Amino acid sequence: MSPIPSQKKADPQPRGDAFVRLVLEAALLQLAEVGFERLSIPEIATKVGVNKTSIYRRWPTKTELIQEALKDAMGHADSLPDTGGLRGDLLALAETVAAFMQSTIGKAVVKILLAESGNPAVRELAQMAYGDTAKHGPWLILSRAEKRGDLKDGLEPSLILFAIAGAIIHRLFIEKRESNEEFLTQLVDLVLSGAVAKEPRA
Amino acid sequence: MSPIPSQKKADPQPRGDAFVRLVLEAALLQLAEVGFERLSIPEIATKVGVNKTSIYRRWPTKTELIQEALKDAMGHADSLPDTGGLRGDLLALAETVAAFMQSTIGKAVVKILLAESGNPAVRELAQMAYGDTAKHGPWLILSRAEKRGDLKDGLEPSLILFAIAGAIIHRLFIEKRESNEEFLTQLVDLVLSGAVAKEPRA
DNA sequence: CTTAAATTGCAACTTAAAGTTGCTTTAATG
DNA sequence: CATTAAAGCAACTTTAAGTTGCAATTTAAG
Repeated sequence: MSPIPSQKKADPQPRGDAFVRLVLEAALLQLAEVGFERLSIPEIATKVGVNKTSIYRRWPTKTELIQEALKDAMGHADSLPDTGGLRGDLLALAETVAAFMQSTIGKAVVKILLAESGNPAVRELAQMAYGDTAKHGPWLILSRAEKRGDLKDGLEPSLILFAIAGAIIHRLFIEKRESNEEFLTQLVDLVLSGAVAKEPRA
Repeated sequence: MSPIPSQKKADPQPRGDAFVRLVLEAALLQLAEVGFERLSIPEIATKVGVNKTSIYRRWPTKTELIQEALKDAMGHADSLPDTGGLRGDLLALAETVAAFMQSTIGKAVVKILLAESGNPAVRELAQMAYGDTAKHGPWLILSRAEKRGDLKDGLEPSLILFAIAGAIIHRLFIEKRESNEEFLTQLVDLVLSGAVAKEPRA
């Protein structure tokens, strides 16, 4: 009897860059789904179809893995278009913010910011990523509007951002609904011209 | 040799109701601080100065403990005052919402709603608690305003709540700042009469 | 005051998941 | 095809959660 050794070839596993990309992607997804606390390296390994030791050797801790995943994912923010008018600008702003919140990295980042009392290093990174697309762009728009004199005197521009971003977050993370065009339009119009039926006489 | 057994009396431990109250309080606090995921029964036991087995025997699972802690803590919402005008009503609304978000149960509830992909039973309870003070009251105010014709035609009243509650959440959970009177006033005025410098001619 | 029942404490245990290590196997490179 | 770096694999350690049996203490009842 020829004792053919069962040379079962293991599936060719991704190496180098491919490996890294796969793991980082999966990590970010996991982060967006379950948050930092619940995120488990062995679990990511299983999902990617990779051995956990391979992950541990590249990233000794969860924190380092997440840091790289975040850095890797944050593309630099597109600059928002100057639509000429405040309403158009605010719509662009709202759309950008909503798109960010609904993206994988956005959800991941917001979950870290919202829930984590934990790791300062991770939190800092999340703040950077958040600021990158959900603040810098918006603030450009708002300071532009302020300079044009489009905003009411004494109105803190950041308040506009808070109200818009806040409503989007409320809808997405509390009500668990995504923002559609109609919602964003109504929201912008509310913030823009208010809720009251008639303007009080000037 | 008289082998006097070391009859060291243990500190008298709280029993019955006192015990329950202590544990539920600590559980809610922990929940508000670190969220459901990180919450650990052994840790709570240590904080209260009680043995973990005593907790496990009353509440077999974390879920059951949290459920009772939430039920125990949710006092029924005070009905909001009818201040006569929309601005006063909205201010009262904003203050109620902010106070809730900043309370222990409020933080606990919001963290569950925001972060938990997890336990449906817990999530449901949190939604109840949230609705109780952060929705029913507000909706009364808003439907009142709508009936009075104070709101713009076609304006979805819930949008006002989303914008106000959203901004408060954004400030508290992302910027990590509490809301003060000035912030709430400006916020209400923004939502009420808009951001634009001058009204477009009607 | 004495006794019985219930409650808590305590220590030792089991379980489950994370993380580590030594060694083998596979893939890339020249 | 030979050398080397990277990944796989299995067995192990560690840590925290959750369990159990039993002793000690409180409470209530006669």
